[in-house]
This record gives sequence, structure tokens and C-alpha cells, in this order.
Amino acid sequence: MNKAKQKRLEARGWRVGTTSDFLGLSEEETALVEMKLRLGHALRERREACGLSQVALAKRLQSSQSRVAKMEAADQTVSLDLLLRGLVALGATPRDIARILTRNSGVAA
Amino acid sequence: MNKAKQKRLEARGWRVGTTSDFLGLSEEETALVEMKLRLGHALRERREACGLSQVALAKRLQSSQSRVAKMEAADQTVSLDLLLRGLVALGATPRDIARILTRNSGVAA
DNA sequence: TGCAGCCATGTCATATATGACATATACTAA
DNA sequence: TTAGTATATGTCATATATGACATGGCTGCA
Repeated sequence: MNKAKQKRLEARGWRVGTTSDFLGLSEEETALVEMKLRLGHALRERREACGLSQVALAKRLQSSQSRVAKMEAADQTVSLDLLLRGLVALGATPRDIARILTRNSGVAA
Repeated sequence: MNKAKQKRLEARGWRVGTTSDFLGLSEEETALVEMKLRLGHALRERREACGLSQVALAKRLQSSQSRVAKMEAADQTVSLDLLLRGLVALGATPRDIARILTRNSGVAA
């Protein structure tokens, strides 16, 4: 794989190449991806509960429809920052966010 | 792009809504800043509880001492992403993070 | 007096995230 | 069919975050 292609892939996808295998995400990376997925899903639920389209939410966030779609899909190019901003813009409180993060996390130790 | 405009003004020495107690920040911005402050504070507590210096944590994060200092200070140039990564690197679980976000700040609001 | 470890703060080149745009798909209604 | 609405996906210029570095303050210790 040449450098240019790898860079393009890395821009869209999870890490490619030397640092981590596709199935070899570290515990920490996994935890962060989990959080992102949960926040993305919660964003969609909350947006729909508000009766807003992606376009409408995008306007509220001063963003664009495509980015909202990527947020909800937990796209690799979307930061946790943006997801949190989106949720807060939909009225989510820190408590709501805390609930989102701990939902379904009852893994028996 | 209000935010970009604000940044540009601030870069030229204008203080645009720097503190929330002067109605410069919206409710949502305030909530995000609150979260950042809490995460920064929690990062420091957790780092010290681990007996690590900022340099040691920086190495673990593949970052630098100065950035860790800024994380703990909830510096404007630090993202929630980085703070969350720092906490996770110190062993914080989503549940821990949820607790951090909902911890009472002592303000009866 | 140093010196060493720790932390704060500022700057800067560059890596990354973002908004905007184009376009594709699916569904609905006239 | 055609038009309209909502969403998905890819690309790109650029705004932003980041690591690296410099520097200064502070504390304790020889």
C-alpha cells in the first residue's frame, strides 16, 4: 500500500497499517469508539424526537446536512466535540449525556 | 460561522464574550465550558492519584507536558476529545466519565 | 548558591476536523 | 413520469487542534 492511498484511507477510516491491526484496537480506542457510537445514536434519537430534519439541525448548529449525517453515523471524521455540541444544541444536559454514556454498559465484572 | 468570526476578533485583541457571567456565552456554550472544566479538573485528580507527572502522562498520551497542562487548565485550545482521551488513558471508564459530568459543582443555580 | 523536577504559558508548523458542495438513493405524492 | 423531501457519501479548502519547543516560576535538596 502506498503512502498516498494509506493517507486517504486513514482520513476516512480507522487506523490503517503499522500502529494497529484492524481487529487490534486497544482497549482505550475501543472505549472511545463505543462512546462515539452511543453519542451518534443518541443524537439521532433526540433529533427525531424533536421532529427536526438533518437540515434543520444543521442550521441550528451552523453546520451542514452532510455533517449531521456523519455525526449520526459516528463517522471517523467527526469528533466527540461536535457530537456533544449537537446533543447540547438539542437540549441535552450533562446528566443526559452521562446517561447516554452509561447506557447498556452493565458488563458484569 | 460566528465562531470563526469571534476567533478572528479575539485574535486582534477584542474580547468577545469571554466569561459567561457577562452574558457573552450562550446557555449551550456555558454547558460545554462547564463540562470541559470538570473534565480538566478530573484529569488532574486522576493523574495525581496515579502518581504521574504531566510529563509522564504526556508520554503515555504521545503528547507533550505543555498540552497536558493546558488540558488540566481547560484551555481554549484543548478539545473535549483530548480530555476524554486523557481520562481514558488514565483508566477512566465511561461510567467514571459520566460521574465526572454529573458531579455537583457546588453552584445551586 | 546552584541544580533538578514539576508546572504554566506562549508560539508555531502541521495534522486534523469542519462546513460547504456535489451527487446518489429512497420514498411520497401529484 | 416529474417534483419534492430526507438522508447518505465523497471531496476539498480552510479553520482549528495538536505536539513540539522555548522559557520562566516555584519548590526542595545538595
